[in-house]
Amino acid sequence: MSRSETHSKVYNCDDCLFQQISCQFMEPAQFNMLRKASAQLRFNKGETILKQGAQATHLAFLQKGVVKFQYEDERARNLILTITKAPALIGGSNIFNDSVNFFSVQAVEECEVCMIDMAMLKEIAQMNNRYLMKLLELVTGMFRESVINFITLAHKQVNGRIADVILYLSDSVYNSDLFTLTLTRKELSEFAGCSTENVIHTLSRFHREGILNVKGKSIEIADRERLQKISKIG
Amino acid sequence: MSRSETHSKVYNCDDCLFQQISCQFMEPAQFNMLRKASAQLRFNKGETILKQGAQATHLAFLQKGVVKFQYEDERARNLILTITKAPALIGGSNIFNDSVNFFSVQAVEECEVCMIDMAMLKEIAQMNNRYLMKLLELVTGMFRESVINFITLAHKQVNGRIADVILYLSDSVYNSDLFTLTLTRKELSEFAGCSTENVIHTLSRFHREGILNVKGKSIEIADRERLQKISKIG
DNA sequence: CGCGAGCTTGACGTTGTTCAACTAGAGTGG
DNA sequence: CCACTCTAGTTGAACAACGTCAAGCTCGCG
Repeated sequence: MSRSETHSKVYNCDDCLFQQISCQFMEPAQFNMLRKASAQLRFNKGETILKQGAQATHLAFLQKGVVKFQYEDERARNLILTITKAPALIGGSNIFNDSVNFFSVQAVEECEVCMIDMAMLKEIAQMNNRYLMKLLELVTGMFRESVINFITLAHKQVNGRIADVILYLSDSVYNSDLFTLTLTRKELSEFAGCSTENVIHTLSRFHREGILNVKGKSIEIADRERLQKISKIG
Repeated sequence: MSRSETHSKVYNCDDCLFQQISCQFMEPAQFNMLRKASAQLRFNKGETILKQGAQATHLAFLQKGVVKFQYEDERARNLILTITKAPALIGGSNIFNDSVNFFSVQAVEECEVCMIDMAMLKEIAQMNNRYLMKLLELVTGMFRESVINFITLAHKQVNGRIADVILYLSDSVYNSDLFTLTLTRKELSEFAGCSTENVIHTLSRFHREGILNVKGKSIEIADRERLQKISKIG
């Protein structure tokens, strides 16, 4: 453990990817202004980083951890739009649009997040087109991910959706065939758009058939080929 | 009928909303360059304006008509992301992202479309931040619409989805409680994410219950309140 | 007149949700 | 140290929703 990790400010700003990217487009002095208007925070599992319906005063740069984007409908049912791991720029769908957050972002494991003042960032970006373009590029990937996820939801049945969710988590979040979920079964069901029981039934079927090794929160992909096939045929 | 409508170029560029907006941000001379690099086209029902997977060389400004955004998956099943009427700037999700169209745009009734050269527009926008911001604002609304549509898909069952589709068409496309569909039942089913038969069953149930008057392609909302209630409760 | 595309209907089987009962582990207080 | 309770996970059965299939209908067009 390095000394800095015992402090609340785990990451030194000098190592920050957002700073590195930003400084390709502006003078360090200008970035320093931005830095001073920002705050680094730690969120525990379950804590809300950005709240649906609240004023979008900040953009969040996720330094460390995994978050879920979720939408809560009128009947208080949640839908997980997508799940993203650090490093990522989140909540930026509002840069050029509404001033109100369209969805919530919640930590699904302990996260380090830098909250960046939206007004100042917007001001800087408006005078710096190449930077603006870069920000938009960083920020809109999440939309594309969500749309792909929804297309899956609309067309496949639960088998295929669960397969997709597992493959997504393995490939894009945990980057391993063997991982320990920080999500509950309920959250999995909100991601896959089905009931918790259905998630459980499907996972144990996959386990029985030797496609996955499921033991509580630990999941291992035992037969990736078969899993991919299930994902394809829906 | 004005004389100009007998020609292929139905709309005079001087009446064009896109020109009006653009000229708030640039000199007419500059816009003229853009105009010269653009072409006004007419599309019949069913014709493809932008093709999924093709190079995104043009942005399209829809002058007149109604289009659908659709995504074709690996198994050649279509999903309609959203439906939009003129005036609208379409296909711009690529301005700051990929060079390949992520989805297709197809005319669902006769359309007048101005195809704008993407490379030149991008060049101009990169030197003109306020214009860039405006373009992005015009272009990203469609994403939000799609996401809302998908959230509906994931959470409601067919009753609620069909109700949503009808309300959406009435409120946002045809702007009337009585309208004549230019969509087939199959297209409705691709929008609602269910089978054609299910669309038909549900429409005739709504008809029987006095919520809608359905007669072939003609649909009238007879009891908007009840329809909205069905949409809410799913 | 006959053909074909889009539409409609009802029957049937599959899929998925809901419900209720049960288990396991973690935290709490006597 | 052991009840207790609370939450997450699990299982199976009953029921509702939905897709598929098969058949027939309607309307426009050659």
